[in-house]
Amino acid sequence: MARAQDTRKEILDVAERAILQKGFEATSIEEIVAAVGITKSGFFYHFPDKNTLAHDLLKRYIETETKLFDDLFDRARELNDDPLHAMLIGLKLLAELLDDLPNGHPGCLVASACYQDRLFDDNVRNLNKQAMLSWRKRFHTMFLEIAEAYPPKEKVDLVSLSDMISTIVDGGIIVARALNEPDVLVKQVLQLRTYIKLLFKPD
Amino acid sequence: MARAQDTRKEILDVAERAILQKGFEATSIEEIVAAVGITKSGFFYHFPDKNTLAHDLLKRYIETETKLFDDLFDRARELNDDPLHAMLIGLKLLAELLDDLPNGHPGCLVASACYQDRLFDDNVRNLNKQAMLSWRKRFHTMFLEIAEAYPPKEKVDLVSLSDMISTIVDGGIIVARALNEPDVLVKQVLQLRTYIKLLFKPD
DNA sequence: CTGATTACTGTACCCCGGGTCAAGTTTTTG
DNA sequence: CAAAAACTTGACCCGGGGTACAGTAATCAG
Repeated sequence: MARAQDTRKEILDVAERAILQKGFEATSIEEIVAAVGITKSGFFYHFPDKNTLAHDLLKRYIETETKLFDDLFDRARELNDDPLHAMLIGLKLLAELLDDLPNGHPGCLVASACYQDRLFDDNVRNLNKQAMLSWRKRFHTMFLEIAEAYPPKEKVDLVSLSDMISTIVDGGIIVARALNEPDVLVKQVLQLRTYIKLLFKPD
Repeated sequence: MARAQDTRKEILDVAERAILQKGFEATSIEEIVAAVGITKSGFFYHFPDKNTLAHDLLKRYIETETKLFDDLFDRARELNDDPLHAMLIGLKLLAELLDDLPNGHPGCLVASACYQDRLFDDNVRNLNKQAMLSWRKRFHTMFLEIAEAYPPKEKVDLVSLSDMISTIVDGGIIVARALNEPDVLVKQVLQLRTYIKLLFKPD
C-alpha cells in the first residue's frame, strides 16, 4: 500500500489537471478517485470535503509558483547585477520556460478560482489575494530599484506596472487557450518585456 | 404574463450575472428560475438544456462586446483622424468606461468559459475562438495603419500586440478580482496605452 | 512478534440538481 | 374566437456530494 502522503499528492495532481481543464464543479470526486485508484471513502479519509481539496490545491499551487518566480529572478539577478537588465533577463527566462511547456501552460489556479468562487470561502479568497499581493510586492521592489537607476520616460504607477506581470500571464493564458495557440502567452510576456525596455532604457 | 422574449432575456441576464460570479456549474437552474419567477419546466421551454444556455449567453455576450468596441473605436477615430491618436483616445475611452462601472467589471464570459469547458462542446469553443480572432483582426488592422505612419521604435509582432488588448483586459479583470481592487483593470489598460505611446510616438 | 495506528475498502444511504415526460392552464395574437 | 405560444404542476430517473460505520490490510513502535 502506498504511503498516505503519496496518495494525497496523487489526488492533488490528478485534481489539479482536471480542474484546470474543466473547472472545479465539473470535476467529480468519483473521477478523481477512479484515476488515482482508490475509493470514494479513501478520498474522504484525506480531505473532509471538496472545498478543502480546493484550498489545499490552491495553497500548494501558490507555493510552487512563488518558488518558481523566486528561483527565476534570483538567477536573473546573478547573471546581471543591474536591476533593469536582471528584470529583462528574468522575463526572457520566463518566456523561455513557458515556451518549453510541451502542451502550453496548463492554466493558473488563481485565475480559475476567480471565476468559480461559489464554495470558495473567505479562506480561499484570502489565500488568492495574499498571493497576488506578494507577487505585486516582489516586482514593485524591483521596479523601484530600476526607476532609481533609470528614470522612466513616461510617468507610470510602479505598483500597477508590477501587477502587469500577473495580468499579462493570466490574460495570456486565457487568450492562448481561447485561440488554441500556446505561443500567444510567450509572445505576450515578450511584449511586456519590450514595454519595460522602452520605458526605462536610455537611448 | 411577460412575452417570451422578455422572459428569455431575463433568464440570460440572471444567468450571466450568476455565472460570472460563481461559475457555470455552480449556478443551478433552480436558482435562476427562482430569481426570474418561473418554474423549472418554464426554463426548459426556452432552452433544451443548460449547455444551450451557455452557448446563447456567450453568443449574446460576444455580440454586445464587439458592438461596444466598434462604437468606442469608431468614436475615437471621429475625434482624431490620425490612427495612432485614435488608438490612444480609444484606450482612454475604454479606461473611462471601465472606471465608470460602479462595482468593477462583472467579468468576461469568454475568460470564464476558458476555465470551465467541460460540457462546452466544439460549438462553444469555436464561438470563443472566432470572437478572439475577430478582436485580433480589428486591432491588427489599426496597428498596421499606425506602424505605417509611425515606425515602431522596437521590432514588435503587430499580431501579438493586437492580442495584448484582450490579454490586458482579461488579465486585468482577474487581478482586479483577486485583489478586490476594481481600479486595477483601469490602470492596466492605461499601462498598455503608455506602451503603445512609447512604441510609436516620435520624440 | 505483537498490538496499535494508519490507510484505506465496502456498503448503504440521504439530498440536491440536471433533465424528461405528460397533461393541464393561461396569454397572446391572428 | 380559436389556435398557437408560454407557461405550470407534479411525478420521476440518475449522477454526484457527502455521511456513517463496520471491516481489513499495511506499517510501525516497542
